[in-house]
Amino acid sequence: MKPVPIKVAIADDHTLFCEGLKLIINSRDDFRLVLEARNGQELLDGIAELEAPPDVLLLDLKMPVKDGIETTKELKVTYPEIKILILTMIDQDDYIIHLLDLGANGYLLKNSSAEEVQNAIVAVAEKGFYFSDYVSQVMLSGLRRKRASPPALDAMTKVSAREIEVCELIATGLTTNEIAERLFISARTVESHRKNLMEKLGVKNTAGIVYRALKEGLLR
Amino acid sequence: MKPVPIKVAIADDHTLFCEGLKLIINSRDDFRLVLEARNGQELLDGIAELEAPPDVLLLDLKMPVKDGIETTKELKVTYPEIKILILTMIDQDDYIIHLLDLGANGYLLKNSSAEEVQNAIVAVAEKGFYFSDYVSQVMLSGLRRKRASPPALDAMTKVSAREIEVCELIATGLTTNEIAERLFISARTVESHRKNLMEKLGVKNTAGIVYRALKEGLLR
DNA sequence: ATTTTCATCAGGGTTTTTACGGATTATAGA
DNA sequence: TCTATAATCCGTAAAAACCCTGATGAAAAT
Repeated sequence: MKPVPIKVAIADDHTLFCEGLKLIINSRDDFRLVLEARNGQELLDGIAELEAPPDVLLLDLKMPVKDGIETTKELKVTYPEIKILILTMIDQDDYIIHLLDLGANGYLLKNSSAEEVQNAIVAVAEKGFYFSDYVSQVMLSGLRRKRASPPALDAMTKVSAREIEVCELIATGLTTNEIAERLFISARTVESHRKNLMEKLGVKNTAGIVYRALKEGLLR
Repeated sequence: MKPVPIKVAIADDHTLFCEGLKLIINSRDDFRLVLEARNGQELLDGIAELEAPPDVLLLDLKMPVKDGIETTKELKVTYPEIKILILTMIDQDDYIIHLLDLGANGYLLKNSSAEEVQNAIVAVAEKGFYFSDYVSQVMLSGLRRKRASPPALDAMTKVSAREIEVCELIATGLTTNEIAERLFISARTVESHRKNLMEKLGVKNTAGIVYRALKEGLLR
């Protein structure tokens, strides 16, 4: 049940940690370590020299020369098929969503158990993604944070349906007159709605309305 | 190892499906079904009559009278401690992120196995959240979709750093003169940047810039 | 029954944005 | 080196947005 081993690459400047990873990987004969780099640049160069690119890459977030974010961006262009598992400390929550956005396939805490690392590698290689419980939780709370802010609820409840309608058209880039025509109302009325929107959203111009509305989830 | 059973409530108008769920729940003695409703309103009324609210709620997304979204919103206000597992069909991807946003604790596909349902109930009761592989995948692709759109890359690559800087300030609601002061450049220059932004983002006014920029991920 | 909110409209005035059509420097890429 | 692009700047005039004030009927809430 191990015809083709999973080719794994590591990029981490933290030597001790790297050694640990190597042990974990070498302890299984369905994994094969094909590359080890101390920064993003070294990694990119290394991959270019391999006959076949790795299947899974364990990528440290903080590295000198070229960090995990930059490396992910570039790798996903040249080698989109490589699955990227980001290695991170607990205190780097903010990056998670951003990085998944960039094309990372999973997130792994640096204090994960050997077993969890192995599971993650297999999952990412086979299913194309891996989320630890912790990461799921962060994603969830990250999503919630956006709307949990006090102004959100206020705005949601106080802004009328008609105002949201106008708001949508404003965001689309229509001018007052165009909106008026489309809604069969006078331009004055549209101006009133806009004025009220500015008040309710606590901003002072149209750009602010659009920004706020999107932030508060009033618009999608 | 079963001192306190998990109190489960169901809200689903699909009778047959409901029966199946009941079987699954009753088959384990660490679960107890405390309420069964055919729509959101019936559920809310039912919960009010219970001595103690349920721990976990299996909530159908599509229901008459009051759907899953409305119900989730209201429940999270009055009973924030109830863990909500949304039941859904495969083709309702779009709601997932939106609902998690509203406070749902997990997502369950209606064609899940009995085992998966049980796992989900336990996970949600104990850890406060549950993501099936499928849902994780949707969340991931949902996140990616935002930046994967063709204009995104174009915009990202073509819009200069300075322009993004100006763009941020525009979104904040600053006027041209205020931006000029802040960046120590002439108002005319700011106008030029704005003009270029409009061109590059393919919009015709400031509101459009903000909308586009947020959509394309140029701004956060 | 009364109050509040919504959606509608308006006058009159100021400020900002937008459209049009340039120009100069500096720098990075082919 | 030549070229393209970024970043800076300007004039004029029209269009749109913004500010302040005030009004009306309908619907919803109290």
